[in-house]
Amino acid sequence: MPVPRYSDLPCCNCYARSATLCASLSDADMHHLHGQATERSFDAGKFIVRQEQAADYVFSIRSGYASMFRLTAGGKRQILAFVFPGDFIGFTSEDNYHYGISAISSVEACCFERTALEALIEKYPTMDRKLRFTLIRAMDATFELLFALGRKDATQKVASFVWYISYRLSRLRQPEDLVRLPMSRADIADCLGLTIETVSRVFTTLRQSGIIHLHGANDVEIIDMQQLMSVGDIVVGAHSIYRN
Amino acid sequence: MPVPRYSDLPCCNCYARSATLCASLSDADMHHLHGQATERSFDAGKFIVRQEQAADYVFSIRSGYASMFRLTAGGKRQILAFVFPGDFIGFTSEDNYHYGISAISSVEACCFERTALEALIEKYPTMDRKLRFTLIRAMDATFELLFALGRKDATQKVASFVWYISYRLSRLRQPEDLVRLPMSRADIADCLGLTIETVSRVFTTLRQSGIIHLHGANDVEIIDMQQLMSVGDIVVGAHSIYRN
DNA sequence: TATAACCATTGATATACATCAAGCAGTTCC
DNA sequence: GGAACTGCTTGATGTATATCAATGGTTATA
Repeated sequence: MPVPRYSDLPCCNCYARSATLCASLSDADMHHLHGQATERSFDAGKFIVRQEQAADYVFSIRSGYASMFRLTAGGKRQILAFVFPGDFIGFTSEDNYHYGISAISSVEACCFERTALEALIEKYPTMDRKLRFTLIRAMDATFELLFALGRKDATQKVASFVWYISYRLSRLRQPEDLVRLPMSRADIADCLGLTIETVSRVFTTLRQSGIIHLHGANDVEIIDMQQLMSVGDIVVGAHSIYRN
Repeated sequence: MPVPRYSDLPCCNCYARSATLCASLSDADMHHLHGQATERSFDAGKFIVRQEQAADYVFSIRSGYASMFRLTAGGKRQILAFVFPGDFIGFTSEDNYHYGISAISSVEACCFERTALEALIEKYPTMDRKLRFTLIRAMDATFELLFALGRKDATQKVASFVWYISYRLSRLRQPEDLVRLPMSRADIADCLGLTIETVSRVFTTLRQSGIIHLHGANDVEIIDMQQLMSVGDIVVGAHSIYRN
């Protein structure tokens, strides 16, 4: 039986191939990789992993959006990261996930058993580097959020959030000034350490200052990008070798 | 000329060897690695890297403590991480560091040119995995801080901070109930998104509730570890394959 | 079409923490 | 030994944002 081309393997013919994990693998290697992965779909609102479950899987997101979050005993939620197509999620140094991941929209993902993936990486060391670079980028994004949580006020938080989502979406498709936020006000609030009410109020003032225009609550048109970045205290940098 | 044993190479005979980077390298490989690294010392308060300088170096900390931080235009500071002996720092996906690193105590470090280190890793793929695991652990710690900043009140922040430092120090030497905090109140405040005054007040209330005892401002004796963890809303997990 | 359910918005009030200000204990320097 | 400096603590007041509460708009359901 002939080895199929990677483009024939639905599970691996995903954004992750070009973007991160498998960029340098041959078709034969891709076939091997395919054997290790399971395709899974999740409806909006469903859990991809639950907080405190055994950390046995790693996921590559093929399509859709998700959130990684941590719940307190008191029921409060902190979103640690929003997950975009092409992202790799589920790596942790603990035995159990100390966060949950749930689908915001419907999500398609490649699911790898962690131990199988590690064995696979041992065979194909280039994947190790790709994954490391992916983690370094995720770390930079996490530092960015950390900075926002610690030292930005509500207005700066929301402005930089809108910029960030616009930036992430622009890397997936043609950049547009119209940004469709995949997440609710509650998600934004739980990411920025605010309440829905405060987030809503800031959206209103940003609209009133002519920086953005709202066509419906989740459709944000960025009118004045310069001012949005200035209000959000954004620092942009060029790309280095660790980026793709 | 005979290849020296790794223990003869001052630059590589550091905590990092056993802990992270070089655990599986032969003596000959260690010799090669040694040629790539420079030993550098930093006095307390000195910069190891400056925010916005070119991200050309990566450091392995041999001894001492440091902080990674981000400054705002307005002069406010957010500490992103405290750096302990054995930690690897300086990886970023940007061309320039978007954070500074400065020594809290006097620090000894191995300094690698980034491009040289990447070339080296290409030769010794096992290092890639070690670095990746190190990054995964750093990511877990960063998520922990993110959670604290977003959803903990001042008391919970300080309590979990004291626990975290005690935990990190206990992994370096024999665990003790007496914790010598290497950092000032200002450092703690800038890490937790609080002010010095608030941090100080929380220390006082923790002392008054009999959870800790203060022998001098930086010498904390943990009297009731259970209650400290409970007040700080700490979740502890076991170690997985990504840990050392 | 009516009704409910959900989410976003807006307003009034409360509060945790920041800010401003003073005092105190070590340490350094003459 | 005293002055000046630095870092920590404690107190009084202010403010950004949370909380509580009501309304409006959109989508789903009968």
